[in-house]
Amino acid sequence: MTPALRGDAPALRAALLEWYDRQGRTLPWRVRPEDRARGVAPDPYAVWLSEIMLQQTTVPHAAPYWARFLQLWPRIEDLADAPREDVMREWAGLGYYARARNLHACAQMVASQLGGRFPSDLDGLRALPGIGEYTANAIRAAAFDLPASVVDGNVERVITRLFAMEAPLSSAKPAIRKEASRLADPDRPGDYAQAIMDLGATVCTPKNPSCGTCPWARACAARAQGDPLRYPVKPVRKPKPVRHGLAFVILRGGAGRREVYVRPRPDKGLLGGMLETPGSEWLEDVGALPSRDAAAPAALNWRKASGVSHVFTHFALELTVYAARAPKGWRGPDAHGRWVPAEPLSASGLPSVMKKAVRAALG
DNA sequence: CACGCGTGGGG
DNA sequence: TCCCCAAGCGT
Repeated sequence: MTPALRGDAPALRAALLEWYDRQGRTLPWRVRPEDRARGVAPDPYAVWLSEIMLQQTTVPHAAPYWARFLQLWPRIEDLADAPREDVMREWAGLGYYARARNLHACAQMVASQLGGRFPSDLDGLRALPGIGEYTANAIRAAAFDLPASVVDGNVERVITRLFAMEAPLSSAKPAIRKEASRLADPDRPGDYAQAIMDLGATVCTPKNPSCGTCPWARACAARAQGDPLRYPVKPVRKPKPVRHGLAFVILRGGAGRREVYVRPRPDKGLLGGMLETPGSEWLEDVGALPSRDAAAPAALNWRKASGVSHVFTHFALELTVYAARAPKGWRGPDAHGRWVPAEPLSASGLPSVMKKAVRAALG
């Protein structure tokens, strides 16, 4: 009975869309079904912006950034014309900074080569920087309401549970794509795509799925087995190495209007294109670290501040922080650097790990 | 194709 | 405290 239901794509579509019409989330970048039915069309620029920000990022974290970007740059031409430095500053704190570099490059391509309009075809979307398989389909569905099959982490979880896919996630992907595309609704592609992601985000959650309220519960193989948490089958994760480094925070100005000396990081790699306080290399071998005075950007009256811990995707970082006041009238250690606000720290445009170092130096 | 790439919140 | 994780992309 359930296997038959699992194969009944029209029934599953209908159940999911009915659930979405009642229980789907209202999000600022989303056009709800009733509005779409009234002819309200999404702004592809706003949809694209939300999709880039939501890559590996939670809705509560991304939402204020989305509103801020649209306020600063209401049209894609505005974003394209903005200095990249401004874009990176506004992205600070969202993480995965390649997204911001690609975002700006994409805006410039769309503005200058495509007349300011996003393509609605998969190949055209995929050709733009920062837009991969998932995002191309998501934009096609949510912004243009054209047939598409979105497969993100939510959909992988929903599908592997619905079919109790035993294969490790990496090798299950072709089967997931196949089933996801078979289920996708040709009549309401935009609503369906957002519905299946909402289902994963609010019902078929990683930890405590609400199977009691799931429109697909009767069809779900994992539910029938009584162990939805078993899926998807994830690979064993490697332990994170710990790296160590020194950070040097140079402050100038009086209380309430203090500034900190920073310099740009190289365009590629970790925190690429973002600002940093001067520092040593980050090494696993503490013994290989340079001494304070060998690593310091200038011979100042350094004071040891409290340490900083920060966790990146693939390693943890322990920073020893040194603070100093800039000599009066001093421009800084070198010509590449600048001074940005340390108070309020939110105005600094620094990535989070650097904000932590500055906060340690201020405290 | 496995890996590099951030961050803050929740259990 | 610690571990897991959240709407992936580029190489």
